[in-house]
Amino acid sequence: MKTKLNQILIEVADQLKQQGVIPADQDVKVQVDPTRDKAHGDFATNLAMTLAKPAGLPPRELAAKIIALLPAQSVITKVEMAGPGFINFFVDDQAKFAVVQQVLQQKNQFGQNGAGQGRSVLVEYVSANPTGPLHVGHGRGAAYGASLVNLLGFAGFDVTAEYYVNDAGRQMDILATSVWLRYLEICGEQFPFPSNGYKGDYIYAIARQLFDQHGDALRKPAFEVFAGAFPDEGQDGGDKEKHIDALIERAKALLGGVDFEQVFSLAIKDILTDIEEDLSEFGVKFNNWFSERSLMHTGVVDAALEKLQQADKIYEKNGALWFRSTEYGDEKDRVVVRDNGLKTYFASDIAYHFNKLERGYETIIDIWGSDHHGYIPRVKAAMQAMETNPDALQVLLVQFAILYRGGERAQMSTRSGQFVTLRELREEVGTDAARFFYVARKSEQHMDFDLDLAKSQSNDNPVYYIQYAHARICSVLGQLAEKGYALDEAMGLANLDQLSTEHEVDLATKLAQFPDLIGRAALAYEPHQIAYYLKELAHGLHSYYNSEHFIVEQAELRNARMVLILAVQQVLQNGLAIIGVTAPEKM
RNA sequence: GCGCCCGUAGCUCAACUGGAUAGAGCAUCGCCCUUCUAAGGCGAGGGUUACAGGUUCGAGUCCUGUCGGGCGCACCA
Repeated sequence: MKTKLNQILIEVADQLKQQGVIPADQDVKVQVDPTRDKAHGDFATNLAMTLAKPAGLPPRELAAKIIALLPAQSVITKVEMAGPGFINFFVDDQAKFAVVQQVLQQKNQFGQNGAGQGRSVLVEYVSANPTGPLHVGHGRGAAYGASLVNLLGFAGFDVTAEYYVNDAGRQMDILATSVWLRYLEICGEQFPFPSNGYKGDYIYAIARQLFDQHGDALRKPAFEVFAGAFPDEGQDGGDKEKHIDALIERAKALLGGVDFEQVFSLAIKDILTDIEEDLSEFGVKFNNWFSERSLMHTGVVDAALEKLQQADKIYEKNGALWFRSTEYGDEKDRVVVRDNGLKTYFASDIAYHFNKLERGYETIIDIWGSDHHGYIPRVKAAMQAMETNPDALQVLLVQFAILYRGGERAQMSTRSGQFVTLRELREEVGTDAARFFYVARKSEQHMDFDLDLAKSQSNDNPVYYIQYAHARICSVLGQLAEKGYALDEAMGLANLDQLSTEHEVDLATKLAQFPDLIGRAALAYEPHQIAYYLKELAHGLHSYYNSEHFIVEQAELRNARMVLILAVQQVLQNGLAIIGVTAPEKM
């Protein structure tokens, strides 16, 4: 309907050009919007207002000309001029119910929208370092990313979801060393645990596995491990960073490359398995788990650096190699190879983003925590220097969820082991409520997450409102049989003209908006729009339920009402599937 | 100090991307279960959209400045 009006108005604008009312070279942007207020009809256009100036006419006068040029349309019952120059269109109520048949035909495909035009998109999200379990901070990115992936797919994009595994670098060495130290404790060694090591309980669990597999074989005396190591923080002249680096070095030396690698692999495998399981239970799944180490080992990073070097975008200073990112608007140049010969995370990231485009994706979307925003210019700079289009990269920032517990801000730190895990959250408030809570907010909106409230008010969570609407419909359909009726879809569809109440018209109108909503939400990367839409649709259903009895004696009306609520049920399912929430049949 | 994000009802958030009288939920106060699930419905109160200018037919939305909050500004990842 909306697109049809759009076309008609474009034709009208052409006629206005021919008549010389507006300049022939005038750029016309036709905009048709569903109205907010029913008194304004079903759709409205501001065309007369935007063209008033080039036409040199008052908006209302131009609106009158436009209305005069409109061809007669059977489904449009009324066209009127309103306010400062809006043109309002009133759609015939009966025509609105056509959507019911569409929904029942297209089923779980209703709402699919060609907005994506089959463009291939790679969405990379979560990508938390595998140094510990996911915490509630990761939850938002996970829920947002997964919903976005579903939404883009539904809107006709060819989507791939990827998790970038940062399995290289110093943090991983710290992890492996932490595990090994806990293992030594299990073996019976005694020593002060480094203040910069990972202290969470999960480290013990991995260490225990290590012990079960290897017994004492990897044990070294504590005094050897700590011999000559730089003092830890809190000691005279101590430094926690230098201390842990020294311990890493000792661990590698004492264990040897092969055994250290064993500890390393066990730790990372264990944590990644846990993360994958955790996410999967949260309804978050990935097509690829892309390893940073694989980039290193296959020489992709070196190749990327070489390419930059040949383009003269790299220079040496103070023993390190620097990328000239300032040439592309970054604040300062960035190190890609440190003076100790190790490549930085940024170096892998250059290679990684280049690799993403090489794999043929037209658009690559990175979902990052807002604390990484300062990182965007350098990645875009690298893409330019690699002679790829920096606009192919869309970085979507997700603001932090600020956690409150008992009215106090709860601080999170993976290192200290004090955090609320995503798993704990799911157990406390449930996966559905958690998914909904996260995704019902605009991603760039700062968000307060009161854990006590989430827990105590879990029954007040709006997600249940939507699920309840779905369960209610299922319940009504169940009642049909109990009352000795059979559902007759064909009769219902043939008698849609029996539907006439305001609630019925409203529901049909709402259903018809779904496909358009999908396209708009997808192009704006805003899955929260789906959540709000579903709330409104559920509200329509609940109102209807309270004002009208569905299971009536008269068969035509009864079946017409049944197909209407069947359509609502279907759209609730389709919408909930996008935001990763289940549609229960009973509550 | 510089940069990015944000500021909307008592609280948590929307506002179709510049449209008409800024809307929901929670909380507060009234009603509605002998009828398909009351985890629901109907209604009331609650707003100078942080503040001050500007742009235009029209601003919560765009531009400038001020105030307030979050986050960055590494040879960490």
